[in-house]
Amino acid sequence: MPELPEVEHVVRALRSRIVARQIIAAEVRLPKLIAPHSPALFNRKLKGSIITGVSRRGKFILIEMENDRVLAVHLRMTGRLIWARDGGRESRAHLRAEFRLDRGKLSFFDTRRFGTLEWYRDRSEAEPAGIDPLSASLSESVLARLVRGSRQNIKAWLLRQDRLVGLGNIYASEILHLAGISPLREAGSLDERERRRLLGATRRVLSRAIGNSGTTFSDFQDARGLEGSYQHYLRVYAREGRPCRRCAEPVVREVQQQRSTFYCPRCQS
DNA sequence: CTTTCAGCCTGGGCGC
DNA sequence: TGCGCCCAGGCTGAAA
Repeated sequence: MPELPEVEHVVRALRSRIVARQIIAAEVRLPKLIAPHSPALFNRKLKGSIITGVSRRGKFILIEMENDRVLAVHLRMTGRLIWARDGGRESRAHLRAEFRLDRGKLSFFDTRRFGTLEWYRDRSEAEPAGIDPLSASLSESVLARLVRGSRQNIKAWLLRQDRLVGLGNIYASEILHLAGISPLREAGSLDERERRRLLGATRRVLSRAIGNSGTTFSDFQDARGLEGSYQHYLRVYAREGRPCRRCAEPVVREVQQQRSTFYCPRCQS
């Protein structure tokens, strides 16, 4: 479920709670998560480590250790990474891994089991291929180079993690609406003005979403400080048939690459 | 190289 | 109440 803003929110919440904590034990209940290694080996590698930082690379949550090793967590669709001081009211039905710390514990829940855990020997292995859209190094000219020649539709292009990192299905639709660009356009066909609008809209949408702790659909999330409020500001996503918030034209839903795209056929061209 | 698409999983909601 | 379908904030690997 999470995209860049939700992952950022999780990272900030964890940072204040688990930095400087020591891992007492790591219990992996879903061996597939760390295959081909065994849960026992994984525990031996991790136990005793002091956590020195928590950061985000695209949609990956990086938990950094004092010896430069990194535990990378990807939540995919339904993953949740939650710190709790004590036992926890959370059902353990979908608990996939648990890290007992010297204070509290870190639990990884994942209903659909798409989430991943990776163990890197150092930070450089955790660098993604794509550019973070919030980084200063992404300029209009860099974006121009990235989209050049691409015949992919811009909606699908925004979801690729090897160009930009962090965008997902909700924010791709929201960004294109704010930029006034049709999701059906070929990425390589955008002119300079459109690329500027796209870049500006990307930053504005992501920043606002982060400022609102991300987007939460009520039936998806648990409480515990992980609820965002950006769902109140969505302009097209999941609003098929309802009026565009800018021009009142009904919002259209269209399937691209097997995923729903929402857009206003009047405002976006 | 680029792009598409089935597959990975589970559960909620809807129509019949 | 039950059944079958559709849908879901992600990504990969094989195929075209």
